Amino acid sequence: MTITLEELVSLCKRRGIIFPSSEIYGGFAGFFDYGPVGVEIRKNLLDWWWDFFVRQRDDVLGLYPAIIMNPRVWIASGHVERFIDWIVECKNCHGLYRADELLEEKGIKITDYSPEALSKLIKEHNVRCPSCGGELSEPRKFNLMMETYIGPIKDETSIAYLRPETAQAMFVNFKLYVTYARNRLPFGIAAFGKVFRNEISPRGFIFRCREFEIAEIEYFIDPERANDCPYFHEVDKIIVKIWTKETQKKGEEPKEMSIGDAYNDGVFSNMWHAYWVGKSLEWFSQIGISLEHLRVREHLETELAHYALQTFDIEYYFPFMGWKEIEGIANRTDYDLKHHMKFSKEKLYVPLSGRKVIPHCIEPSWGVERTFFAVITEAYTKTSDGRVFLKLHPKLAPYIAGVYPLLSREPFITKAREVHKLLKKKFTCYLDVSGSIGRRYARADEIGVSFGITIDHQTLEDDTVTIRFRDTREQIRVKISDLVKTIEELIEKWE
RNA sequence: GCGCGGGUGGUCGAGGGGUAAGAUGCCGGCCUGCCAAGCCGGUGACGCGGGUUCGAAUCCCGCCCCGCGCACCA
Repeated sequence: MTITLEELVSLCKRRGIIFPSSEIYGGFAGFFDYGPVGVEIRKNLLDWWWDFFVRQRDDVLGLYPAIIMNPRVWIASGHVERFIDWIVECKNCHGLYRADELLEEKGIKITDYSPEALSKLIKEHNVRCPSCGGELSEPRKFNLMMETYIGPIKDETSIAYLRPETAQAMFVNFKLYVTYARNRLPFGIAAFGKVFRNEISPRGFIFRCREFEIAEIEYFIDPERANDCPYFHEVDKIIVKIWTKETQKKGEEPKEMSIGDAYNDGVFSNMWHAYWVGKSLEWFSQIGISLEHLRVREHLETELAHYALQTFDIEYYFPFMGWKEIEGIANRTDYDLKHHMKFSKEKLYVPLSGRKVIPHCIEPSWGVERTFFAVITEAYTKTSDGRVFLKLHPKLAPYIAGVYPLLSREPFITKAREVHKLLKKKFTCYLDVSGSIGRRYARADEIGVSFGITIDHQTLEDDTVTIRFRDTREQIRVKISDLVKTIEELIEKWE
């Protein structure tokens, strides 16, 4: 049965997954708090990401960078120029427009982007509101980067920015990481953490937040060996819907093809770019998101970021809002390193034998909330008889096991406590004594608890318990002494 | 940010100038030999601020928040 956004939002709040922040004060648009269940799932998701992309590889190094950096970083990166716009407001209809865009649309050349100059040009050319023809206000500062003040004096010179991405920290620390990676290429840096963007209108539950978590890799390659990826065989057979900019412009549907074929057709900017798209799909598939519900969409020229040569979004099909981006994979070329070389005067290259190489950079960038949202949406299952469960992989589940006395009385409760004590050393689990056994199973199913461990009459006779499977409701009986081992095997063998 | 529609216990949801339904959840008790059973008891709400009025959850104004469309979304 199809899921609605209302059902999911309600479940997330009711069961402590994720909900609007500051609710007793009416909430605060674009900010969310993870509850007791959500905080576990989120941690599992990030741990899995880290394991897959850092620990299981020998070419990606971790970084956990500061949120606030020297403001010059954001000047060098182009974010100050690109993120701070001068906006004019129509005095009649109150529509907001970027001053530079209005002028450029009229073919007016801008040489000075200061507010005074923009204002002068608007008046000289009598530029008016494009929708109602009304008079326009003076340009006002509109900043998509959040600002704060560092030090005791609050003035223009003490402004610092809350990062809108973690990527810059990886470029800024590049020199150190070349050393840590011992002067080789390719290598990558991985980081995750909170980022902040002053979105005009946060919407779609946790889809567009003002504070959110990002997980990114900057993968540095030798531009002379951009089509030499030794791992490509790991991903080239993956088949997915790919929507190139050409097919989008022709109004055609995305084409299902393998990553290998798409690469051979020249879809990707280079082989490493294709590889990282494939590797991302492999991870999504492992965490339980069906490739059927994913597609790879290339950015049109008009939507490319200022640093990007080519970008692919990995989009997930949310039943209640359609295809939406959950990850972007950009080829940032040497844009960032070159800009930081220019602004910092540092030499940012990798010394290879006989060559000083400024690498190009492939950047997979995941929205953690968006991925979390997709995982929950994908896991949400409603049977025809109204039973609801989250079909989460045990590695993502908030709890591996719930422990239940069949009847809410002694001696079952004491026995259940013993089993709980045994399990909680090894797995996330909890004891639930309250309500009928069916009610406790239902409560657990709704938050995706993998297994139900039930203490029944037979337990008291022979020290066996039943393990109930969330998705099928089937049960097997095992000895308490084998319980830990059995659960470990079940997790290990999970498809 | 603009326009439209909304905001009632944790969740869902009736009502709409004078005592705030119902359902569900949750807690306690009884019962219970496996999938939200039953019985008894309990818990808990009109987004915030101002105005009109003898009296406002209800009418008016402002704000906040949510949804939809537009705009925005490196």
